[in-house]
Amino acid sequence: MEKYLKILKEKGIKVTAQRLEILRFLDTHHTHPSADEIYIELKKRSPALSKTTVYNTIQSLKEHGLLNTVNVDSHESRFDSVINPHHHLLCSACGNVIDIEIECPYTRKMLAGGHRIDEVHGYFKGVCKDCLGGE
Amino acid sequence: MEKYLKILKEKGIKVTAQRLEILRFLDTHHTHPSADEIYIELKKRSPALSKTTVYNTIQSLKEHGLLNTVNVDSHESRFDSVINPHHHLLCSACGNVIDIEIECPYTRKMLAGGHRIDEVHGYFKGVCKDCLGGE
DNA sequence: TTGTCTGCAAACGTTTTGCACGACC
DNA sequence: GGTCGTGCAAAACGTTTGCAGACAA
Repeated sequence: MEKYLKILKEKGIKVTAQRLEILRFLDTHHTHPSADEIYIELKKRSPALSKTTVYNTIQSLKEHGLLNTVNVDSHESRFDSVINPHHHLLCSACGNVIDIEIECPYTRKMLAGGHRIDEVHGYFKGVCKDCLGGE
Repeated sequence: MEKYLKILKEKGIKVTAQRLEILRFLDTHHTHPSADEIYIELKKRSPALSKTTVYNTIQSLKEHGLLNTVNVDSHESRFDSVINPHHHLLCSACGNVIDIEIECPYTRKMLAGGHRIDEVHGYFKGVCKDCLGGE
């Protein structure tokens, strides 16, 4: 937990028990959870937790670059504490979102097109390796 | 309008005035409008139009391959009648979504990773050419 | 005529907001 | 003591659903 305390302090985010818990959950669960999933899970340990706090904390972490929103699902947002650029696969069989670590060669081309690119997002829809294997 | 009537008939979609209007709007406005934007715009000409019909029509067109959903915005869906694979740039200055016509070399690499890819979506966040030019 | 589409109203799920209480500096 | 975070409740927003009447084929 010392690790997350340090992260918050370095970013100048006021430390609270809820923020530590949410940050820890995101760092140890790279399953791209929704706000509700975070809430449900942490509520088990901290029954007083409110969904408002989950949303507030998500926004705070996002503003400080500790969190990204993953737009693979049009009906709820999912969150990802892995902030290095990578892509995602939404599996139509199990519904999970899997990280895809591949190079993205687009940035340079885009600059040539006259636009300025700040973020590159990619996502795929298909069936993940595990589901294809019949597990 | 003859053109859109033909498209609907070819797809076996029952022809109604509302569907013709929505299809025409999407075909002549490649601005990736939200359901609400479509509704607001067409309501000017057809005051009886309901939002339900906009959603119903969007779903019908999507099922028949005449429409894609663009997930660049986590809070509302946007729609695109250009169905050939391409990417999008969400401009943080003007808020517009611009089509980006570039090759996508990912599918083959992904298959090598063991997953099956059905759809490839990509989008960028940045500032479009027009906004960079100071217009 | 028959089945489907439309449009209204209500429901739904996610996210945001208003506000009082409480924690921490 | 003052600022900021929390948590409850209610609202807001996009989207979906139920249903009765209207329309296309």
